[in-house]
This record gives sequence, C-alpha cells and structure tokens, in this order.
Amino acid sequence: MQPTLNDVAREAGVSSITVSRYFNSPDSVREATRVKVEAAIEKVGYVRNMIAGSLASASSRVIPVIVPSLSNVVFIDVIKGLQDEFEAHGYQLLLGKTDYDLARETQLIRTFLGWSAAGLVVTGLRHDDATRQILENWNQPIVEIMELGEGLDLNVGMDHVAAGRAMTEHLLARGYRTIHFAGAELDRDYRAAMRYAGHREALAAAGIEDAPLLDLPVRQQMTSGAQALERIKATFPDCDAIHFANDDMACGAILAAARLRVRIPDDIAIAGFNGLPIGEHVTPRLTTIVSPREQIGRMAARKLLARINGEPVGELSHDLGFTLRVGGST
Amino acid sequence: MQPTLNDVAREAGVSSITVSRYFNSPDSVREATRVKVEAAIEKVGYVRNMIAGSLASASSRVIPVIVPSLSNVVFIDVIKGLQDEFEAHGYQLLLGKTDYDLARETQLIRTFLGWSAAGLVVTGLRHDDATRQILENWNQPIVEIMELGEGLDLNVGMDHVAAGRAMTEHLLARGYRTIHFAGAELDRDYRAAMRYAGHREALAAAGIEDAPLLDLPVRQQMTSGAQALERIKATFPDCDAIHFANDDMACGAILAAARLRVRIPDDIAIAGFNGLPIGEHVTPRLTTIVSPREQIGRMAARKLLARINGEPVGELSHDLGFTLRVGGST
DNA sequence: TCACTGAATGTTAGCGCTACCATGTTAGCG
DNA sequence: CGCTAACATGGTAGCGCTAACATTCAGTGA
Repeated sequence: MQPTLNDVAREAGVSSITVSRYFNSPDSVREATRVKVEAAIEKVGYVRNMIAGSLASASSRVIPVIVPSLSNVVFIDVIKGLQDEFEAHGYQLLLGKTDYDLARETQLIRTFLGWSAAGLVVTGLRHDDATRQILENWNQPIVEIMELGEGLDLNVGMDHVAAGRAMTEHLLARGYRTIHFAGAELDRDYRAAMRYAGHREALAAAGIEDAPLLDLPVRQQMTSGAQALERIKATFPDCDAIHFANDDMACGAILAAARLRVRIPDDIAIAGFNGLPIGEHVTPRLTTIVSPREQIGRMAARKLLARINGEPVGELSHDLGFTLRVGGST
Repeated sequence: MQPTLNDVAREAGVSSITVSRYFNSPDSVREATRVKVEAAIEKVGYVRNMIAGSLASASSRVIPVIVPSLSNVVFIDVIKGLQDEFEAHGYQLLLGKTDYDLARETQLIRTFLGWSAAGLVVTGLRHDDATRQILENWNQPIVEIMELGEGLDLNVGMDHVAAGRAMTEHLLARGYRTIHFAGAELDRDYRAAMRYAGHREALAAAGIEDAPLLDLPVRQQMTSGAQALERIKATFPDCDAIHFANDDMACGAILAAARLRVRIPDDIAIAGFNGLPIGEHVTPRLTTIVSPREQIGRMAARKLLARINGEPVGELSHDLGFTLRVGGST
C-alpha cells in the first residue's frame, strides 16, 4: 500500500491538512514545519494521490486536448506547444482524437467532463449542437484553437481566409493569372476550404471570376500533390500556378516536377501553406505561408492557465497572424 | 452541480450500486432494470465521475505514455498507434515528455503513479536507478517500447543493432566499401548509436575495421543531413556511401546533392532509416529500413490491455522486425 | 500584564463512487 | 409446495484528500 498524507503527517508530527497545505499553498506553512514535512515525505516515500485530491476539491489538474487527427504535423506542433506549457505548470494533457467526426467530439467531451478537468482545449469553432450545449453549461475555461471567430470562450488562432487571400495576392503580383487551387478532402479540412475562399476573394478583387478547384481524396498528401500537378498539367495546359492547401502536397508536386517535365516556376508556379521545414529543402524553395502552430499551442495554454488562476486573459480572441515566406517556387 | 449516481438511482427507482453495476458489469443487471437505468441517465443527463470511481476502486482507466520528444515523427507514429487502441478500449492516454532526460523521466513517473494508472508505456530500456526502483515496486503492467531486450515487464520493439547491420550488409553487397555513418547527437539518441554498432559489426564481418562516424549537433535534421554530405564530400573524397541515422537526414542530403554537385548513387550512395513517406518522393528514391512505428504502438497497447484484463500476453518481449526498402539512392 | 490581531495549525465532514457482504427474488426440482 | 441454487439488488463503509470552520499561537501596543 502506498503511504498516505496521514502517514506523512504522523511521521512529521503535524496534522494531515498541514501536509496538504505544504503541497497546495506552501506559503501558508512555517519554515520549520516545511522542513519537518519535507523530511517525513522523503522518509515514507510519499507520492501524492491526485485522484483523491481531485475528488475532494472537485477539480483535477488535467486538461483534455481534442484534435481531429494525429497524422497531421500541424496538430502535432500545436500539441507540442500545449504540452510544454502545461507540463511546466503542473498540468497533465489528456489526448483525444475525433477523426474529423463531430459526434465523436461530443462523446469525447462527455467523457472528459467526468475527469473534472480544469479546462479544455478543442480544435476549431464548428461543433455539434450537443457539444455546444454541454460546453455552454460547463463553467470551466475553454480555448478553441486554430481558426478565429466568435467562440464559446477563449479563442487562439489565425485567419485562414486572410492567409488564402495573401498567398493569391502574392501570386497575382507575380503575374500569374490562371491559378488553380488544389486540396484534399476540403469538406472535412474546412480550414483549407476557408483558405480557398480567401483565394477566390483575391481573384475576384483582381477581376478574375474563375477559381478552378481540384479536390482530391486523401491518400498520402505528397502523393496527392504529385497527382494534382500531373492532372492539372494534362487537363489545363494554360494553368500557370497552383495554390496548394498545404506544404505536403506542394512539396509532393515540386519533387514530382522533374519526372513530369514541368519547370517550376517557369511552366507552373507552386505555393503551399504551413511553413514546414521540408519547404526549405526542395528545389526551388517553396513559397508558403508560415502558420504559427507551436505558438498557437503555447498561447492557448497560457490563456487557459491565466483564466484558471483568475488572472486577466486580455482579448478573448487572439490572432497570431501568419507570414508569407517567398521561395523560388513562385 | 452535476447529477450523481444517486440522482440516477432515485430517478430509476433502484439503488446507486445498481447504477454503478450498469456501467461496470452490465451483464449483471436485468434487462428491465437496464432499461429503467438508461432512461434515468438520459433524463437527468448523468456523466460518470471518473475521479470518484478511480478513488473508490484504486485504479483509473488512464495510461501514461512517456516519450523523449514530440519533435520526432517516430514517436508521433507510436503515439498514434497507442492512442487508437487505448481509445477503442475506453482508456485515456496521458502524455509525458522527458526531453531525453532520465531524471525528468523519474519525476514524470512519480507524478503519474499518483494517477493510479492502470498501466504505463515508457520509451526505451534505459532508466535511472530511481525509476527502476519505483517501477519494480509498482504492481501494474508496464511496456517498454522501441528497442528489444531484458526489461521491467513487457517489451515491444525492434532490433536496432540488426537494422544497422542489415543496411550496411546491403551497402556492402552493392559494392560500397568506404561507408561513413552520420547521425546527430548519438549520445542521447542511443538507438541510433545501436544501429551504428550494427553497422560496425557488418563492416568488421567484411574485414573492414574502419567505421568512420560523423556525429553532428542537432539543429534541424534535414539541414544536418545536407551539412553531413557537404562535410564528408569535402573531407573524405573517397567515401562512396553514407549510412544516415534517419530518413530526415538522408533526405536532407539527397535534396542538397544537386547543389553540392554530388550524383547519387554514382558519387555517393545514401541510406536512411525509418521508412518515412518522403523517402519515396525524393529522386532517387531513398533506400531505407522501414521501422514498424505505428505497429509498435498498437502492439504495446494490446499487450498492456491484455495484461490489465488478465488475459494471456504471450512472449514478454515482442520483436516486430523491420523491412529493407531498396530505392535508387544506393 | 492583558486584550487584540493575524498567522499557523487542527477538527470535522464530506467529495462520488465501488468493495464487500447481506438480503431478496426467481426458477428449477423432487 | 417447500427447498435450493443462482441470480439480482441493496446497505454500509471507506478510498485519500480538501473546504470550511475552529482553534491555538506568537507578536503587538497600551
């Protein structure tokens, strides 16, 4: 049997609540007591029982993080940022994955509420009515991440419509006119669809009404990218640029270009989104939009922790922006 | 306030323990009762309080997973496998990261024990004495993943020495003789160092005693790869093959080859390790060893769950093997 | 010296659930 | 129809901790 607070208390010659305070509000125990307690903890080999503490205080130092997928580097980077901040502040990250299924999201959130979580991080602003209802009645802080807008509580992300617009404005400024947008399963990856919307806006602003879209079924992103390039080249010989939904596809296209006898950017320019390292290593370098993935995680964690600790959080919605990184591919 | 088991019980006209049984051993409640309980749960909007349940039963459906890093795709894939299996069986994954620091590992494990975890997944077989002592006294199942050997309890992974040997045997069979091994921070990435040991074995077996090693400080893996190629080409003009510690570095080298005026494989052959998708997209295709990352996660989870449920687990140590995938780079 | 104050510590009563044992209920059988 | 066995359900205690209030203690000024 593991030793309990009482064992420590007996050993230290104090009451158990004093030991509890030693952990939870160290400033409220005297130096001399602290020393005794520390010695006793060491001696009996005490390990805090988080479960009991959470039950008694009706809140646990656990924060569920719900993401749609773990196959996408984007979410990995976000998780990294979250995990770093949480761990540094003594909070544990509980990982949930929806596979882009809103019903699954509801189910996960239900389960997680049973953990008396201190807060919640959830991807996106689109939820089930059921999810929305549960969360509106839950009185712990929530951060919705990735995109920007009117949310349930806190919100950290970037403007995907603006990002799509910015990239297409760049392509137009470079003189490209017949710009195709290529993505994979845009119905589930609705943030990519938002970038496509921005893309259309930019084209419309330049007087171009036609915004051809190639929406492939996902297999493997790089393969889809290569396939997209091949398909567009064959079908639309006058296409002069492809705006890809992400860097993986874009790099897949660049890497396949030699084989397909396409010169980049002379025959077709290629643009991506995310700013993954690989974009810096292909030839020519990929023009892309660097998304603040890890920062989103960090900032989301910080806001959540601030809210939990009753500190000011500033603006409810936090835009972390993005950067256009121009390479040789456009 | 959230409704409790008692509220459900009152509503259903049964006792709270019956509702508890409805959740924990559904087979032991009568059909008629089950229906009443279900209706009551629905009516009051009951959500199970996992914390209270875990305290009472002294075990929670939580499984801590400890990995050294989240920046490495390898661990991401493993986590994906683990998460899939755990989630399907109603277990939650608690994520911990050591940053390759064994003392941090001890600390994390201590914290996690306070969660009355049902089991534990930890990376590698090398641990602190403190960690070892804690875990030996802990009577819940443990899986050590990635490498193979005599462990604390269960063990799922692959043989890294054999993998290194296999690749170098392939290179030797292709006729390469002056083979350099290039890695990054091999002291912390000791599994890569094991592959280097296998590499040396293969060379020795072929009567080659010299096994030059380039161990770079990590910056970004692809960049290090490019750098390694550049450095080796400049310093060792007669080197005819580089055996890289991983695919990222190897692909970094392949992508930098044109710029460095190195023809692959004619001037220098390139080999990697892991079997990442990108290896299939570079030109020439990367020769690599496909590691069973996601399977390691799945198998580890399955063994752990089997042990938790008192089912047979088979061999304590499970070798998931590896495959040599030959591309044009060798 | 004593009342007075604020800081430090203690007492008590649960948090919501499940283990354990006790009791009731049903079906099967001679 | 009574008896038994198997099944279904209930009562009670307690998991290890913390919230809330109660008490003690040290230090202060009159």
